[in-house]
Amino acid sequence: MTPQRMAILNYLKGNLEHPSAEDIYKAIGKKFPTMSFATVYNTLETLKQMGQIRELYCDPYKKRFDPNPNPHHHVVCTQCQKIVDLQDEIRIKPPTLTTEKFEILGSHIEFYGICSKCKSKNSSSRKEETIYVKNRTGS
Amino acid sequence: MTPQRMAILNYLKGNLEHPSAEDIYKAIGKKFPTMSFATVYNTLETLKQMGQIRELYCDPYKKRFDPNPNPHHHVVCTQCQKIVDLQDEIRIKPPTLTTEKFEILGSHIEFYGICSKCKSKNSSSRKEETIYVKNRTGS
DNA sequence: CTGGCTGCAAATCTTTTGCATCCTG
DNA sequence: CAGGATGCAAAAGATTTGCAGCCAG
Repeated sequence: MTPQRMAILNYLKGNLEHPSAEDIYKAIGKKFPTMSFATVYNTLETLKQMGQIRELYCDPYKKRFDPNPNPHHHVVCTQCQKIVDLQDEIRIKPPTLTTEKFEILGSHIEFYGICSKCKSKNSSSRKEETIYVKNRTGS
Repeated sequence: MTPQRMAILNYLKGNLEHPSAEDIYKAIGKKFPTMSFATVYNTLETLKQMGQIRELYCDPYKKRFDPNPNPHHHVVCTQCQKIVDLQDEIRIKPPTLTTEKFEILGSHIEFYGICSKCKSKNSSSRKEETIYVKNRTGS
């Protein structure tokens, strides 16, 4: 456990934003200005292997990281890519695969929709054409 | 509807592999050797807008495309990224969001696990360390 | 002629890798 | 000293964009 790892883990733990690698890099960079992207990715990979964090794929633009490794589901805003944890216990039974035999190891439900912030943004840009946001660096 | 679009749509329709843009590019390239990646992405975007296909994010390495726009769920092999449709009707009720108010528009369940092919591959490489495959170009 | 579609190349963004260096024990 | 962790720069992979040319209406 190096200081950098502590910093990343601390940043993640309790964080509900499901940050991307870039978010983490930027946030930690304030405390460790010399830290490199490679270290962030290395550390995230290590933490993932250790089962401390989970990688999420529900943001089409980048991978996101969830500090809660326990199984739970998510709601995703398809406009701003905000990801919110679901505390609901949703019980689903494994699928009946007839042709394919999979060893099922887990499951993940993602609900998608529009968050309240984006919805109000939408209505404020009245009749204008919805702008298709492409550049996502700003996250 | 240009020939290129027809070709892409034809390739997708009935395809159960959930191909990536690259898969599509390569496959169509046999019939349209001059077609460019840009056209593939353009077309896929257009088809998506038209509601003819769906974009899947459950492959961590690249986006995958599903010719079936009707709501259904998937099983994903975490080793080879094979994606299989689920025909099971799974009814889940929308989550109870207390703090966040989302307008829920849909949901997607992904089961993940190991497909039979990968499982037999695993056992054949007996006690050896599992190789962590990084280069995914070959898909 | 106009607008949309194509093809090509270049750019962008995210993620990974190689390698030299640095610590820790 | 050895092994793992770091930092940096470069590479790789996926996707997007700019722009000129083409084609159908």
